[in-house]
Amino acid sequence: MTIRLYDTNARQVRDFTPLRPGCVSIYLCGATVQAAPHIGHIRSGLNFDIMQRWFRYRGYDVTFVRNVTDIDDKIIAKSAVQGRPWWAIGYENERAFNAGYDALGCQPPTYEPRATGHIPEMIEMMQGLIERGHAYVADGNVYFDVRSYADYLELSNQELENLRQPEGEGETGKRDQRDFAMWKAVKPGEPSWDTPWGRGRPGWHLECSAMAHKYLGEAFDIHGGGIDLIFPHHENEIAQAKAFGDAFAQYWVHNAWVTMSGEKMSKSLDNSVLVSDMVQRWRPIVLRYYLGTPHYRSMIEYSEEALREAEAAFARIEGFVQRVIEKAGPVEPAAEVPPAFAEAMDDDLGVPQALAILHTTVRQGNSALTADDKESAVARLAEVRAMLGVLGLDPLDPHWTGADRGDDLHGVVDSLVRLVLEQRQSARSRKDYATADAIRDQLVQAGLEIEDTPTGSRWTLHS
RNA sequence: GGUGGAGUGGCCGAGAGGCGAGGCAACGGCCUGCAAAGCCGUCUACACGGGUUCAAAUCCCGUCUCCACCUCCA
Repeated sequence: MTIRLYDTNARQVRDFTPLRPGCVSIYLCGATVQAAPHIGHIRSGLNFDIMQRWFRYRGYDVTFVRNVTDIDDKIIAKSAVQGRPWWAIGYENERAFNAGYDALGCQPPTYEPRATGHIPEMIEMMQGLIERGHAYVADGNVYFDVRSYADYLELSNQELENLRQPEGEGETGKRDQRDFAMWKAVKPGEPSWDTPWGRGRPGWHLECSAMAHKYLGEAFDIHGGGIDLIFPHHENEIAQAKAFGDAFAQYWVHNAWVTMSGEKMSKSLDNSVLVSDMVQRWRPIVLRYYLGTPHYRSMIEYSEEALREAEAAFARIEGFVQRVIEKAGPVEPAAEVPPAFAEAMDDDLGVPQALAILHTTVRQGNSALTADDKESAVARLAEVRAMLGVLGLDPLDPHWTGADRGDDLHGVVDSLVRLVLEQRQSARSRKDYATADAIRDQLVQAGLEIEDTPTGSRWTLHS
């Protein structure tokens, strides 16, 4: 009954104990809106969407904050190249991210704060850190003094001495090259804000410490993000927040990425598959199945073949849902998922094992249909819908019915196809199978799948 | 060099000392006018070499290969 999560900091699975009973607070590092999202970005949102849904199912009151970092080096660089304001570029990409999350059925976070909306909070944090001797000002930059914080690099289990000595561009006056910039002094033509130390703009990392503090308090339950954020981003967030006096995150959860020919999909490697392209080529619910069902800590090697499999596997589930409803009418989701499914989800969000339970239930339901055991089929469907709901994959959920087939055209096509199917049926009854098959072939060519059943023919869209 | 992860059947993908995950594909059967869908069945694997154990994909030692992070990253 206890949810267990792999905590990167502990390097093992731990029982989840919330700070406040019945509540869970989650901070997820969302997008740095420098480019349109690829499927790896959305995978992260998707993994935490499933986490959020599972906590809700388990009765938790979820507070889920996912930030938007709307200022960084690359956004500024793009702004210069394109001759458009930094905020126009950021907002354009932010909308693309939200469209992507929404297309894949991610429930919106409780709040989505933007970095540039929290300059006063950042200044306050820097002031506190300077007073406590953990930060210093040099040439208008504000640096965090990594040697002043003894637990630095605990999350990534590294030694300061093993770190390479980076050379940040324009980051002058550092006491130690590994000190990182919380605030960067203004450069000509760049956006800047007033601070007690002169004009400048936020460095990466500070926004998350400041915003987590503002919205979730000094201590919160779970901090999440991609595995590549462990160092430096999360390590630096921890240093800032804890040196400031916050207890900060109790659990660190990191999702793996999507790879392309074995390599990480990344904006800088230019091997990205954009979400906007993918939703044109695959049904969003199939994409969700594909990206959301492997374990969140496993890499997903992108492949069209695997996507086709996901499509086939999901079609199997959908087919079952449809057949039961045709036979028995609407079926509401069960109040509870099967215990084995719940156990799998409790164990570090074991979606793959949970999915095995779901498929087994589908098979049992199909067997019941074959045996004409309506009652059992309905019971299995209720369970299946409950399980799909937790995964955000219930095809009968309004999110999907609205987006996928709820438009007016479906009714029109349905009447037209029914007309044609009637003709085919009459051909079949006079045993004119050549005509019947010709009609079916034409419908298949038009992109429809035709199935004959004892109670009549059914059509579905074939992708 | 430091830190972390991975290698599972034709393919995808879980599991982590004994009780064959699941899906896709293929093949055989049932059903069907033929299909499709569905059901039943078949194929039963853990990179390599040692070791521990009654028992190892799982633990230990070694080796190989791949990936990631080490101040752009989800």
